Amino acid sequence: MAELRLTNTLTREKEIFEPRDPERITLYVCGPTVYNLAHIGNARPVVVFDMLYRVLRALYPQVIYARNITDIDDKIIAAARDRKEGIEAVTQEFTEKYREDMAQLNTLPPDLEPRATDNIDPMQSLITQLIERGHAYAADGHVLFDVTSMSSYGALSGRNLDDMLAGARVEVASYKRSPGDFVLWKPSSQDEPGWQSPWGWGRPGWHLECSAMIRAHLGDAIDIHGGGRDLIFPHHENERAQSCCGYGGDFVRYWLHNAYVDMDGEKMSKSLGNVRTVRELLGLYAGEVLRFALLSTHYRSPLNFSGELLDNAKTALNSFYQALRNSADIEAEHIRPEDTAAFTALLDDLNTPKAIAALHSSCKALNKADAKMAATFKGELLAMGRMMGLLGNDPEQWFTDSASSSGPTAEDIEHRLAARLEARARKDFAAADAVRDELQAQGIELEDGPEGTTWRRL
RNA sequence: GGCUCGGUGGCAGAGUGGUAAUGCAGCGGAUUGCAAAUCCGUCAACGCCGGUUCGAUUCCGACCCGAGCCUCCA
Repeated sequence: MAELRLTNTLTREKEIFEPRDPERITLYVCGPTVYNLAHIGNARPVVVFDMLYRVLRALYPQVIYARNITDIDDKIIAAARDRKEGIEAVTQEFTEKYREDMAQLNTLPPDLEPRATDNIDPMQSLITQLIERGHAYAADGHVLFDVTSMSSYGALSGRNLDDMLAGARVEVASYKRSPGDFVLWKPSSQDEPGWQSPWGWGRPGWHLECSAMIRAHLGDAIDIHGGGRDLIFPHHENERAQSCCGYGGDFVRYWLHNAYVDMDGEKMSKSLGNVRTVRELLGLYAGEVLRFALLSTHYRSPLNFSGELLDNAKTALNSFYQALRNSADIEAEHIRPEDTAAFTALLDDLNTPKAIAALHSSCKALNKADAKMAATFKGELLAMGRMMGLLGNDPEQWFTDSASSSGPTAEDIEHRLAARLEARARKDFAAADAVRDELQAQGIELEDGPEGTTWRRL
């Protein structure tokens, strides 16, 4: 079988992927905290790990992909307070919107989507276990993980406790034994959401849910755990500490992390006011354009998001769909995605730019091919597109649907094209060109081909 | 301060111990009534300085520059 290679954050090396059980692959990706709309940076890991999910499904009979919904968190509590609603109203609204937005990016839904609030019991038993094993302690209404109790704490993020102490720049809460200790359970006031526990009315710490839910839904240990680079520390480091110390074992074999999305060369942040939500961008560009843009850089490199990036993505997709449109009457040969150059590229640590190059190569071959070879190249192009979650739209629709509601209707355009056709037949090119210029001004581009005139929205 | 990652043509972006993918843009041509789309051709790059080597963009070291993380931010 073809070998999949992945860069493991834990070892900092590209390794051959060897599953625990080839019959059952387990993948867990950190999902959203549902208190606002997902921005384009939130979408990157979703698209990247969707790509991985698709590759894994092509290689193995069963892949279980879990992505959590964090529906209890201080930011959620704050948002609910602002809106004078319960947290359920907030989390339900943004969970739904998140699912809708991610579906627009043509990402497959995960097999499991566990919610933190449905898993309070497993979290509490994990805390109990950690306390019993001497890795956690209760203090001042909190339960804290004792980082000094784990010799390999810091292994994932490549730090040690001394470094962290040296770099500490935040005042340490008085109830912590050592500054690196982190919260497993925190007290809630009476008007805050909470649950009864052996340590009083309270709520779980952030890292806890992933450890508990992985155990509850996937098992003691999983193959791959993914997320954004920023999660390496503290989130994944702490998750690893909780699971390794609470349950024993390796917990995760391969840790994968994607780099950030920057906006026009700057970090995306609320204070800079350059946060772009997926929903907002979907009003301007097709979801497939956003997906393509997110895949155009290797996942471990920073991606600079800009209008130019999106325009390039759109241009590239246009050329693919153009080739498909031009070969509409040719029946594509059936080709297995696993047999394509794009798949080979993806096996090498998800080399999506290289896979895209393969797309271009087949597209060009299709454009040049005679009728017989065209079937093969078209099949190739479509197979690779299928593999990558691209090119699934109808080519005709791709060019004639509009992302916005402005612009002339299809009927209107066809009507004017008929008039232009007549003018051309009369060799009245001035009149014909006038129609074309007028449509061009309204964002419609015409193409006169041997079999008539086609049009597309720009 | 500690830790981590990166610097490839005008732009985007792969990759390699030995002629440096691909796309966009540019230029020339074919095609077209003119365009568009497509095709053909073409220009152009490995931050800096040492080291290892027959040979370094690729490995090692220093330097310069940029990015990220350092307790709840994807």
